Amino acid sequence: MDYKAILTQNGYRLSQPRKQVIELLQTSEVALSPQQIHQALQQKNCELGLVSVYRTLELLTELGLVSVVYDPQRNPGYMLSTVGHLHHIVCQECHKAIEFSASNDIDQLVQRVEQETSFQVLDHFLQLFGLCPDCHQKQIAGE
Amino acid sequence: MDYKAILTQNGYRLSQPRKQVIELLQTSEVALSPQQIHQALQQKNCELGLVSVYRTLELLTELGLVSVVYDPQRNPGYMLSTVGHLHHIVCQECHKAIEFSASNDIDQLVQRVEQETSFQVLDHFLQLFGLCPDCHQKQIAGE
DNA sequence: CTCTAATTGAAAATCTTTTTCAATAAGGAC
DNA sequence: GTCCTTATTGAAAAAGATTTTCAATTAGAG
Ligand SMILES: [Mn+2]
Ligand SMILES: [Mn+2]
Ligand SMILES: [Zn+2]
Ligand SMILES: [Zn+2]
Repeated sequence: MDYKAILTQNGYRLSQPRKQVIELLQTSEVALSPQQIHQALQQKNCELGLVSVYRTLELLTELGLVSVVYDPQRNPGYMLSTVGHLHHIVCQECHKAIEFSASNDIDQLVQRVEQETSFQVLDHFLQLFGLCPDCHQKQIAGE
Repeated sequence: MDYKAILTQNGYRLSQPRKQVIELLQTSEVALSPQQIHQALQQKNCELGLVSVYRTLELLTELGLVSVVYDPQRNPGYMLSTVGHLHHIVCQECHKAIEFSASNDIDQLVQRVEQETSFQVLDHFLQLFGLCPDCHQKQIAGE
């Protein structure tokens, strides 16, 4: 995903903090909190303020480059997102998250709920929780 | 819903703060934040600490009497819940929220995602957003 | 290379939530 | 109803998270 192009096309500069946050997120299979991102970058000797992490995440979310993914205790974290509207399934053990699409199934549900409730449905939030293949295996092996 | 019975059956007392929070939530069509609950009760001359609001909400959530419902900006709020596993649809204008059930539709989706991702799905979070009948009408009238 | 405006970072301000602990009150026993 | 025990409360402090401010820095256009 060409984040550089997306930033410049929208009139934003590719600053060091932005580059560093994005490159860190590219290596992470789990959603990270602002603090986790800040700490991880400190340890890699990237000097940047926590404030910039917040600002960068806000911008990237706005641009659709980053999605908010909740951990099993419902704490929000941030992950790079591929383009388009997707949902996440999160491992309750290791917090690894991957995307899935659900348009068709959701459309059907939305139509039914609109009839039942008389609400007009415009948006939705869906996330699944469970065990990733690795953690599932470990659980079977352990018991 | 007999919250009094549920509290005592689980060994909890029916204290004034608990009674006041529950009775306030019974009158609200929108999910309220701890601060909103505190302020609303202050104005009704119920003297109780914000700390007790937090503690009460935590307990009631644990007992399943209260659900967390997110507003359109994803700020969490609290609402009384009817028994059983239900989801909420929230009005983007007035934040009014009502419950709906989705078991069948979700089961189907879960099965597909399990096949596609090899994750084992154990839990899910789903919320819809849109316009309640009133706000939908107003929008049509206004334009 | 120069210049300028966007961006950053340190500090302070602002919120939100949790912890502590002495005072209070709910509810069972009598 | 009164007494007693202990769960519960509230004020204050601590801890944590996020936002605001503003002077210093730097990305990128010219
Ligand atoms: Mn969707
Ligand atoms: Mn469900
Ligand atoms: Zn896992
Ligand atoms: Zn509405």
